[in-house]
Amino acid sequence: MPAIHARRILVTSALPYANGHIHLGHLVEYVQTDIFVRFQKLCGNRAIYLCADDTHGTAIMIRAKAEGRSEQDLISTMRAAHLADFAGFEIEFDHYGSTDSPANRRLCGDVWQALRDRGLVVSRPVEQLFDPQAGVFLADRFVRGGCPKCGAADQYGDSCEQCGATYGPADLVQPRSTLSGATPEVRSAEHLFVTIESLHDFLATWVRSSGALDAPVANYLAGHFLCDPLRDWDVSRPAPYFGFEIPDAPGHYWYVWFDAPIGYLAATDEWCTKHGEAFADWWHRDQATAVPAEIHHFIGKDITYFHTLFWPAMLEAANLALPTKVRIHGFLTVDGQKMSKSRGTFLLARTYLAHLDPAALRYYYASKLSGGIDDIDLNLAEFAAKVNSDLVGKVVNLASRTARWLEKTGLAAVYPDDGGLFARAAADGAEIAAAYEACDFARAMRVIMLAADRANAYVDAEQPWKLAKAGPEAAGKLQDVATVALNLFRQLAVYLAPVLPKLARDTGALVGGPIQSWAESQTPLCGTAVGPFSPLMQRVDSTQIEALLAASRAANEAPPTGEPAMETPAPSPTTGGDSGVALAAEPLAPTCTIDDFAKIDLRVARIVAAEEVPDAKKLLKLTVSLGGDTTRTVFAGIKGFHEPAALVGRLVVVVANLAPRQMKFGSSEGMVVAASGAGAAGVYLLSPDSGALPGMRLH
RNA sequence: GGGCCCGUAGCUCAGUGGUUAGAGCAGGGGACUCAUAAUCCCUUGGUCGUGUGUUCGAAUCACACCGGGCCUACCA
Repeated sequence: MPAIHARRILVTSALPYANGHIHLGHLVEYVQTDIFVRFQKLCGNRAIYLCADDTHGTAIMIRAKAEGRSEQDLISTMRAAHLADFAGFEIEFDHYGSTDSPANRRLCGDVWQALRDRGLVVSRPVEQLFDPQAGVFLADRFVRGGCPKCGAADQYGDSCEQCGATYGPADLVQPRSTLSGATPEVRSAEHLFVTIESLHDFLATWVRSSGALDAPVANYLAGHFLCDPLRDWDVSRPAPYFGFEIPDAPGHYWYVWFDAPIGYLAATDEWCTKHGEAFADWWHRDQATAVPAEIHHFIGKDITYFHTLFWPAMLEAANLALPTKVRIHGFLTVDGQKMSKSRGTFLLARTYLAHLDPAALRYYYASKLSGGIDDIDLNLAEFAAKVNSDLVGKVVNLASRTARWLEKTGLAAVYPDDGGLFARAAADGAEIAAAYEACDFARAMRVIMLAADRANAYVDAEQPWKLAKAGPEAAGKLQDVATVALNLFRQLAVYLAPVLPKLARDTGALVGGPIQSWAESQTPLCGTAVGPFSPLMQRVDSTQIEALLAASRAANEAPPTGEPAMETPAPSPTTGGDSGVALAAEPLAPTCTIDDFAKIDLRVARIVAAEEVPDAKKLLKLTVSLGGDTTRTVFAGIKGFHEPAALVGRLVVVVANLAPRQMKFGSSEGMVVAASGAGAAGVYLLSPDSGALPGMRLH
């Protein structure tokens, strides 16, 4: 039950687009927001976490058409997938809406009418490329052609990736539509614009002095946009377009970026209806509530101006409440580089969940997020080390090493003298809370881990294992020591509850009941029963990471439903569009019978060791496991193409019944299957899909 | 082209004018054995990107340069 004067905090994350699955980059934001919301709730504040699918726009329309189904069908499928991914990562929305909802249509109309009433909407023609075959206007990214500056082929319609030149899509040499391949033509159409320059003074003041924006962002806006007259914002698209038709402009639709932020309002409205609350108490400026609502938007830095210029302008025009805080985060890189499909580092949420614990990623992100707009890097080796060291080695270990001594007796009736450890960590609570509030989760995690270090040192100094062996006369002391340790552990679990909800639940089940309040970190428990201990978290194993990367690579090489063909040159559907060089260089072997094939026993195997062979130019010495105790030593001609260390743990395919062959460096007891040949230099090991186990035969 | 951000130990980062620059991880040595090869103690390691300034004093302020990243509204 929230306190009377509890803060009322409306929190949003940016709406994920219904054209793609959730990946680990998206999750930086959702995890960050979820931690913030859970922290507020734990503190007794009234926080609601709202989000929705962003469903409109050309990309959705085109994709639905390509897949031969309705837009509604496409977006409802994607919505289910998004919700499953979020649930898997314990992202707990209070409401998850859709921009394609009746509430959103109505609210778009309201905001639109307000803009009209204030005379902020104007109309004028816009010249744009049109695909005569597909019958749609083409956004820049749907047009490709030669760069007008440097002549590089196959560039997007807005800028050249080779020379960096920027230009308009009409400037391209031999432009073509990526939708149909047709040559686009320039056509004129009426567009509706919002003249946000009329709100220039308001925006300049809001940006500078509302407190919603950090100084670097305010400076960026002041120096980049507010120093000149603001250009009119094009908010309509002519038919055909998937979205809401503008009531007073038939044949014209609101641009997706107009209705997307209004999705925040619609989600609020739907949540209010569900919970008997008043929309006005959250978004109107004159609220009848004792405490005014705060509005916190969490976004990525790429959509800054939408949320700091256009969005406040719309809210101002509609006389709605303005954001209290816009929290802007950076992008995610993986091992220091942009996520890459070919490297297998384009990691989807669902792929991650198939191999690793979501809590591990939540903690890792928390330890990296400091509230700024810097990019954060997912370093996979560090990820494993940090999770294992901090969570398993330090935090969970506290319970793991002491809980069992309390199973029969429960916690001591009186909290023992712990040398001030619990009080000290309780005092840390203020700093930890302040760090959570500021979204400086990295600082919070640092302080928490220092407390965990002190707790482990305490256990070491008290040596409870000796007390356990000392007999009945030491039983009281043993109970005291374990009581301290378990209380220190539970205190950490409270502090970590916003980040690790499952650990908090499991801790509550072990001792003391569900963790419901931040205040539980301030008072130790006494005389409470202690449940049977079971491992609270598993270590991250490097083979899991290898399997994740392998599965990711496989998923990206053969997309099951096909990512939309707009982002990459579309291969021909009949041949895949691949070159025939490799096949020509090594023609197919003579036909063999199924019996011939059956003689070759191909098995899945795991590489358990890989080492350089001194003096060998091409060979690596591999030890592969076929499961159980069966291993084979194989000399594979892959040196130079694979780092031995990176091979360990990965699954490969081996010819398991190949006659052993005596080589200069030893006997080779099989063959690791790999692709090679003309058309590409290199040797490419085969990996099975995730789920395959060493010893499985290929049929 | 213009603008912004970053550059501190092998790695990830803390530290925004004031004592011999810190933490975690990794590395080295030791202890312990309750615990998921977990834990504890000790320890190696830094011309704080380079240079020039401002100052009694600079990792911290200014300028320049080098290196990395990002942004540049009808792009999601």
